[in-house]
Amino acid sequence: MAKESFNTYSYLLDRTNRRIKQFAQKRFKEESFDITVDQWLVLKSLNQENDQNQSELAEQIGKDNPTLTRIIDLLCKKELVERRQLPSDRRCFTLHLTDEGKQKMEEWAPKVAEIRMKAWENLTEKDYEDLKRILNTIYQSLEI
Amino acid sequence: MAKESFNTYSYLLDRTNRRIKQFAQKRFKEESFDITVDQWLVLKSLNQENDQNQSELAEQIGKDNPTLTRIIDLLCKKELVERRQLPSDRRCFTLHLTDEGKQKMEEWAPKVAEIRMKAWENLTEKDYEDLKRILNTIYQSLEI
DNA sequence: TAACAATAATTAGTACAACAAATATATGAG
DNA sequence: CTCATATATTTGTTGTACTAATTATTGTTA
Repeated sequence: MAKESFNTYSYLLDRTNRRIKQFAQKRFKEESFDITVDQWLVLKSLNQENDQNQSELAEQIGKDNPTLTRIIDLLCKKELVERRQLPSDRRCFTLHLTDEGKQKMEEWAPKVAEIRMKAWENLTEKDYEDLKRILNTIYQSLEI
Repeated sequence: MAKESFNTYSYLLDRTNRRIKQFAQKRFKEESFDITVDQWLVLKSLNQENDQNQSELAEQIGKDNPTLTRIIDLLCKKELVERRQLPSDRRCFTLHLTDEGKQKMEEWAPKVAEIRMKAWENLTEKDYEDLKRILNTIYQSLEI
C-alpha cells in the first residue's frame, strides 16, 4: 500500500471518534444530562468501584492526572462527586459519588447505554471482535 | 452482547485515537517539526490543492469552521500559510502555502509518512480494509 | 536524623474541539 | 432597489490534552 494511504486511516479513526462523542453529547443535551461524555466515563468508573484515588482512576480511564483533576473539579462543583482525605496518606484523595451522584447514575445509566449502543448497531459480532483486536494492536504498536 | 460493553468500544477507539496523535506529536517534536498533527493535516491538504477557501478546506479535513480559523491563524503566524482576499467574493479568503510552507512540506512529508505508518505496521491488508469498513459504518450510523 | 528521591495532586501555559452567537458580505425574490 | 436569507469567517466560552513546574507528603539511605 502507498505510504500516503496511512494518513487516511488516521483521519478516518479521528473523524469517527469525533462523531461518536459528538453524537453522544448531542443526545445527552437532549435528555438534559448536564455532563460531558468524559465526565460520564468518570462517573461510571466510580459507580463500579468507589474508593479509588485520582491516580488509580486516571489509569483506569486512560486520562492523565491534570486532565482528571479538572474533570473531578467540575464533577465536585456539580455535587456529583466528592474528594475524601485519606488519613493514612495525606497526599491522596479517594473519590466517591455523592448521594445525588448515585441517584443520577441510576437515572442516567440505562439511557446512556442506549445512546452509546447506537454507534454499533450496524455491525456484526465479528466486527466488534475485529475492531477490538485491531485497535489494541495499534495501541500496542505505539507503546510510549 | 451486554449493553454495557458498548462503552468499552467507544473507550478503546478514543484511547487508540489519542495514542496515534500522541505518538505522532512526540515524533514531530523529536524531528523538530514545529507543528501539531492537526496543523499538518491542513498543510497536507493545501499542498495537494491550493486555492481552497476556509469552508472548503474545513469540509475536506472534517473540522468545523471556527476550529479551522484558529489553526489557520497559527499557521499564518508561523508564516507557512497565507490568506489571500478573493476580489470576486470579499467574504472569502483562499489559502496558500508560502514559499517557506512549500519548502517545509518537501522537507517534512517523507518523514511524516513514515511516522504515520508506524501505527499500522502490525496489521494485515485485510485488517485495513475491515477497519475502514467498520469505521465508515459507524460514521454513517451516526449521521447528524 | 538529615538529605535526597519518589509519589499524589495541583497549577500554569498552550493548543485543539465543539458549540453558539456575531459580523460582514453576497444573493435572490418581489 | 430593498428586504430577507444565505454564506464565509470570526469571536467567546467551556472542556479536554499535554508539558513543565510546584506543593505537600512519604520513603530511603547514608
